[in-house]
Amino acid sequence: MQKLKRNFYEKDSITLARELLGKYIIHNINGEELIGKIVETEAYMGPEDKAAHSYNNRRTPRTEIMYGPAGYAYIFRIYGMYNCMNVVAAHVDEPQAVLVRAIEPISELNKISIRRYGKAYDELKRSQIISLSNGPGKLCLALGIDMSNYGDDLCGDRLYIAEGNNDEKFDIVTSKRINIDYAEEAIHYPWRFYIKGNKFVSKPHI
DNA sequence: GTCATGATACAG
DNA sequence: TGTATCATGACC
Repeated sequence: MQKLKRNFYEKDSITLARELLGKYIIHNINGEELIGKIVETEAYMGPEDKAAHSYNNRRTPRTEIMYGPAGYAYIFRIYGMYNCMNVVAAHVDEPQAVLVRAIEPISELNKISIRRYGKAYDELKRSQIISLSNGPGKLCLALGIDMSNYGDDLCGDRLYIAEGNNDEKFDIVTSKRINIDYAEEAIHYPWRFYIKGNKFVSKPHI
């Protein structure tokens, strides 16, 4: 599978968010190669975007990675319990990122199932299969992504993104972003994207 | 639908 | 020292 090169990430986060749909996230951990297809993303445009952690050029240890070059993993902890994975976009000193909101499990389904539920994939109910990775916190649990992945080079060999199946065609749905009620005028920006009809999308009706 | 959970950031 | 958050699971 063809790993995406640095220049793929060197664009604004809105464009990158659309182009990441259908791509594969691969995480090599403890000899397991866990793979998921990206089916839902959100763009965070940085200093001018009130929903972004880097709004007004806020620069802290948490946001620091977004100020570097594109193609690195920005992982943050949310509500004290869950991790979310973002892809750093744009260029140095342009702190933009794409939040990966949902994936479809592709490979090592049994390993993914055991990470989420502690039992085999073929023992799961239908509702549990969908819930494996239909949200930003869930997909990190499913693929074993945590704060130790903060700053991982997505052009590297541990946590990276590759071309998916380019024969698969899909329609892209656009909507408002999820759970950013604090973001004033930015609440309404149409910067969430997902693959139409994919059952792993977190909120398919918005 | 409601609610508890808790690391991080920030205001004061 | 208090308050809010790019979420989820367990409840009703």
